[in-house]
Amino acid sequence: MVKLPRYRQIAGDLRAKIVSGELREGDRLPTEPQLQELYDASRNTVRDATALLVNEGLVESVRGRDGGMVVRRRDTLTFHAHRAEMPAGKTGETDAWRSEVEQQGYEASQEFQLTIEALPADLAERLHVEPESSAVLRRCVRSINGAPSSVQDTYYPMDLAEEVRELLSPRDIPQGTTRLLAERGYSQTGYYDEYVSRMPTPEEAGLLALPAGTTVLVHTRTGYTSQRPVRVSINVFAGDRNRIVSTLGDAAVIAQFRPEEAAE
Amino acid sequence: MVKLPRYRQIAGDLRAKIVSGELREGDRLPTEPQLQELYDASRNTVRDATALLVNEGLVESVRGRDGGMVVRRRDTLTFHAHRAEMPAGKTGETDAWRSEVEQQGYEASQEFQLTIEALPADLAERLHVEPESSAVLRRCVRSINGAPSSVQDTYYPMDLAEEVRELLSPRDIPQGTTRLLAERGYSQTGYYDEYVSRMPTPEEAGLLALPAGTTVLVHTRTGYTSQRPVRVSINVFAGDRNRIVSTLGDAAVIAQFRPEEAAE
DNA sequence: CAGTGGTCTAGACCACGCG
DNA sequence: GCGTGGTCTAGACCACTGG
Repeated sequence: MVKLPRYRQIAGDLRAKIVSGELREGDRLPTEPQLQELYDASRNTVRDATALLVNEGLVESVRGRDGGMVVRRRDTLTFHAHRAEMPAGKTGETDAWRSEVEQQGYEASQEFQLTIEALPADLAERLHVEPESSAVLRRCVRSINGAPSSVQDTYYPMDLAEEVRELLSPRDIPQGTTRLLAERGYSQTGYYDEYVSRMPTPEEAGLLALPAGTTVLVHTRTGYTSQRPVRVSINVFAGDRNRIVSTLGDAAVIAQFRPEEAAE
Repeated sequence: MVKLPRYRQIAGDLRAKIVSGELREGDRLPTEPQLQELYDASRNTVRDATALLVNEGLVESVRGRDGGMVVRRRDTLTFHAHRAEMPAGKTGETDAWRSEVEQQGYEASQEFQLTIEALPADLAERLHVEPESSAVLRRCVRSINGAPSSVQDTYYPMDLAEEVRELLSPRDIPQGTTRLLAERGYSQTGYYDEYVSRMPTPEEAGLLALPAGTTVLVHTRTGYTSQRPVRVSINVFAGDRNRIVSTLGDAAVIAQFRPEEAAE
């Protein structure tokens, strides 16, 4: 057996109390002076221990007099990748998101922003256009119960936006962009989905108000008509608060065993 | 503008040099004494700065005389969720994984392990059996170029394993379990996929040899025959080194614009 | 105000791994 | 051996927030 440094022993001890349920979500860890006393260690050593737990996403510090290190909550929202933009979908992707959130008992809100950007190489490749081409970026910061939860960046090639000029409107498009495009002859029939997990950039951490130790789940969807790629959507989710689900194949059996999937 | 603490300024400075390309993958940051000199700060302060970058997954410490803080590499392996176990698939899931890895120019290896477990509540729900029921757990630790890259845990309900007894073999099943089950009348026709991003547990960090600041991408797949769920597979990927892709709808268009998808 | 964690310093000794 | 980062101590002052 290897000898662990003291701060890791302390962290392991506290972690065990969390996973065993002795300390529950929302409970406070002992304060730093208490931990120093308990483990006979200096302040920096106990701080190294709690910092480890913070970076593991298990605890979070709360400021102020009655603050402290608090065991983080782990309620996750489920997001259905296949519901948002299926060709035959009855709702636009915006309403799809909102209705999913509200169905799970939360309050949904979002903020739009429109800019014109030069496409970085990786996105240009997905849209099959030259790097540095112009594109319309429609950004949507989505909040749940007032707290930012995910950011969706959708890029449309410039030539498409010039033909479907509503894409240049700096506001939410009521029927949803997917349906709008379908009405103009750009019905999406194929999707290429990518999933990546990583630590947030400082910009993302700011936008989503992520505490340390929170990951992001990035879902990149390229949408195709029968002719060409027409959009790239990048969804950045706060890791611990979101889950993406998707079904493949025979949906009937799945609905039978997972009734909540049958909705809509 | 808010005043940032010194260690965040230092971290921001170094981060900017990394994302701008001034410091490239594999390059070493200045040593701690150099950083103290450069920024006129104490050792602990510069260590706070580098610790931040480590936890962001940007740099990694390398031990020894010529060690130091090194900018991490970001080559990612692509894993196709839809290739592994489609009903009509020509290869078992094991070979599918191996061939994907080798196709991308890496060397693949894996280790099996078989145990009998009592199902925790969340998995029992997916398999539609009572919590604490017995299940066969087939674990596969997958390595790329000798370094562990992902762990796949697949659970089969006990009654199924008693009927298809090869599932109890503590070795790789040559043709793949999916095809084996199909041969015995348990052809999988539906899948329920879940994606989650989070920090690794200490156990996972050990199994996958994850440095600090590395996330995991968890892909949970429940497989159904036309009658019932027959398996739950939990794939835990080292975040920064893996990407999961999947296609939906009209595959022909996608293949046209993403030729690498046409393979197999 | 009092008590929480956040930032910062100065110094000590240890563990690793290349030469 | 020697330079790297890893662990640990003791002490100081600051920022936030509830009572």
